[in-house]
Amino acid sequence: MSFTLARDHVKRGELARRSGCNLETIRYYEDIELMPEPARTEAGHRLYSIEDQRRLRFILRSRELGFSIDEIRSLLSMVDNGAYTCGEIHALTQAHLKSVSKKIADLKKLQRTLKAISNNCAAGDEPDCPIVETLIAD
Amino acid sequence: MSFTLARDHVKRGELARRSGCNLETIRYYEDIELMPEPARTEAGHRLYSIEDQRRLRFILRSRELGFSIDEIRSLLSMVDNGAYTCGEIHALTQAHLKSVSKKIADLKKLQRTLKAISNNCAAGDEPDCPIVETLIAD
DNA sequence: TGTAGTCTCTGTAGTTACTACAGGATCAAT
DNA sequence: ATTGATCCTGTAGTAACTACAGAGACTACA
Repeated sequence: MSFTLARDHVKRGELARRSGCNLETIRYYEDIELMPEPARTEAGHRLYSIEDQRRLRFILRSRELGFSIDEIRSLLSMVDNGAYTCGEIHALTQAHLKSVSKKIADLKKLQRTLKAISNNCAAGDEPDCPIVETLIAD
Repeated sequence: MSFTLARDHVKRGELARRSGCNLETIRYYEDIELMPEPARTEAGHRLYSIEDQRRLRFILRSRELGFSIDEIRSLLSMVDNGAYTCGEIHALTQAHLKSVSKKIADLKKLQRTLKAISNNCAAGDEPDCPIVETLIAD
C-alpha cells in the first residue's frame, strides 16, 4: 500500500535535520515560492528530491550571507533561467556588499555616540544622570 | 463653543511637525503605552502638553541611539519613578553598546566573506559564476 | 452662510523573515 | 492494536512602525 521511498527523497523533518533549517521555515519558503511545491506521498506528505535539497542549501547559504529574500529571488530566477552572467551576479553581490558596509558605518557612528554619552556618566548612586539629561534636554 | 487652545498644547499634526516624528507613530507610541493618553478637545482631538512633547523627544532620541522599545520602556520607567541612579542607566547603556558592537563584528565578518567570494568572480559574460558555484556547492 | 480643503478620528492591514502553536491525520514499531 | 513520533493545515505572534479607508471636525474665504 505504501510505495518505497526513493533513497534520495526525504520528508520535511529529515530535510530540516540535514539542512539545519527550521521545520516551519521550509514550509514558509514554499508559501512565498522560493521553494517549489514538492512531490507528495499518497497521504499528502511532502517528498523532497535531491534537487530540492540543493535549492534549499542555496537559499540558506545566501541568507547566511545576509541576502534578503528578494535578493535571493533574483539570484534564483537568474540561475533558474540559466540565463545569467557572472557580471549580473557580481553586480548583485556588490550592491549587497555596499548595503552591508553602510550598516557597519551607521552602527559605528552609533557606537561612537553611545560611548561619548556613556563616558560622561560616573555610574554612581547619584540620581542625576548625564545620559538622561542628554536624552531629555531641549 | 470652542475653547482657546493653550499656547503650549498642540494637536497631533503639529507635534509630528515639531518633533519630526511620523504622525501615525505618535498614536502607535500611545497604543503601546510609551506615551500617555493625552488630553482631548471637546471633539476628541488629542492635545499634547509641553511634558508630552518632552517625553516624545526622549523616546525619539533614544530610538536614534538604537535603543529598543523595551529598553526605552525601562529607561522611562526609571525616570518616571524618579528612582533611578546613574549606575542603572549606565548599565543599560553599556548593555546596549555591547549589542551594537556585536552587530558590527557580525557584519564585518559578513563583509569579509562577501568580499572573498566576490573577488573570485571576474564579472564577465561567462555563464559559470564562481559566486553561484559557492552557493550551490555540496 | 455655504462650501472647499485640510485636519483629525477610529480600526485594520501591510511590511520582513520567520517561528510557534492547535487540532487532527498518518506512520513505524511493538 | 496501541503508542509515540511525525506530518498535515491554517492561523497568530514577533519588532517597530507605516499606510490606508471612511467618517467627522475645523478653518478660511466668498
